[in-house]
Amino acid sequence: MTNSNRDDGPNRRSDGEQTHAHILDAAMRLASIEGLGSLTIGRLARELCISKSGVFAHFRSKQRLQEETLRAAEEVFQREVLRPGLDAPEGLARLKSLCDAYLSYVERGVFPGGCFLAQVLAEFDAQTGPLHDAVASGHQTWLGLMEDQVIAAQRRNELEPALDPRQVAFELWAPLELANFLATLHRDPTLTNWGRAAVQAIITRALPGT
Amino acid sequence: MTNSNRDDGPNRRSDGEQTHAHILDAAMRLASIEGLGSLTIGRLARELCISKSGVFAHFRSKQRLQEETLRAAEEVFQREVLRPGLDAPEGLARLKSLCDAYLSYVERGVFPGGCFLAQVLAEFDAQTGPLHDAVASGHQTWLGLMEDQVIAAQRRNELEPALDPRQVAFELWAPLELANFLATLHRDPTLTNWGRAAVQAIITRALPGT
DNA sequence: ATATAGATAACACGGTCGTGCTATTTAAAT
DNA sequence: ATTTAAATAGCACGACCGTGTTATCTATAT
Repeated sequence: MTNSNRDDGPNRRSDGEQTHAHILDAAMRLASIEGLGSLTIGRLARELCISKSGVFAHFRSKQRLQEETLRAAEEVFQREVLRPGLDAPEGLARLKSLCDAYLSYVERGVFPGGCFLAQVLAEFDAQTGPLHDAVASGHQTWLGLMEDQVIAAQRRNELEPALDPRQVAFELWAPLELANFLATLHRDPTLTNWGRAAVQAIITRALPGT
Repeated sequence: MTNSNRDDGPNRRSDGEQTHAHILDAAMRLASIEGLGSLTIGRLARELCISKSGVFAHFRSKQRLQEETLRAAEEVFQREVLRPGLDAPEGLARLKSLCDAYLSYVERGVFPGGCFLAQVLAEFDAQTGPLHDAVASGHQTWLGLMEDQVIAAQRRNELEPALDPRQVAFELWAPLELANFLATLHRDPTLTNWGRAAVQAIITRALPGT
């Protein structure tokens, strides 16, 4: 094995994969600020000192560039929010951990334009097409994950069992998202503390025995 | 006075004002779905069967078109949310009334792409320029208005006085905004009921004597 | 009746867009 | 050493962009 490729594929050169990743990196940075819709092949090329065709060849259409960028951003979300959040033990602890992980991810400015998922949610909620659908299903996953933790916490009697888990998940997600927007709007990462306080209040109210 | 113009200005014809309004109407419709950034003079012209120059002459730059569209949308928000919301007597009643007015405005589909303010908040939160600033100040007004009602309610002992009014306003706003996005994303106006339940829960928890 | 000025159209300009087609370079497979 | 194919550049095309300039039409002021 003299090269760095996967064993199964006859990859002749590895430059391509690297460039591909660099393009997606820049695309995520740009799109988190200005939206996936205003991504531009020419602009990415200029930014990366690659020819337009060099960029284009990696995706063969703008649509696929947008889709791959969204997919890459979802992987970042997985890595920066879900993975650390899911480290905590199942139940209430994991629920809180997920909220903290989200707020931390906003504070750290993982994307320069704030949470990518929130960005594309607002951008494509009223449109139709594959991007809308991808956003919708991505969101379902995230909300479902929160809901699962609420259910688990109820089963362990850490949260009031009479509450609708989906409703609780919704109420927790809302301040996270608004905190993301406000922190980005006012360029003040500490504004996420409003979200933190809100999450705390909601959980306190949802403790067993109300 | 044989014409229908204002007394002070020597407006020769009134067609212009009407066209201007029609253009802004279409611009709000389009921008609520696809964003202010993808507004296009040519597209508006096509949509309204007017020449490109005919549209352009009304604004003299794309920037001003965007600014006027945002301003027009804020007036719609004022008319459809603030005015009806402020009809209720000051205090807790008015606070609830504002939340209801917002959710109703989302349900009625006043803008085909959901709440315009939420749309532009997400679109311009991470950008710089006059549009960002206009969005930021518009938001401050709305949040400040909610906060004022919380303060008034506390003064009348309808809400727990120990709570931070701004924090309560934030917690109320969050589910409204998320409800807007979800209802739009899933094309289901009844999803606003999650927001309604959340508002109810937050207010219940904020009643005096906790 | 004529002059004025607002509303709109026609057209042109340079720029960028997405997307093809055709090289050229170069690392790996043979 | 030769072949092969991946990675990238160069160039061209038509479409649309924002924005000017100029002309036409028409309701009002005089």
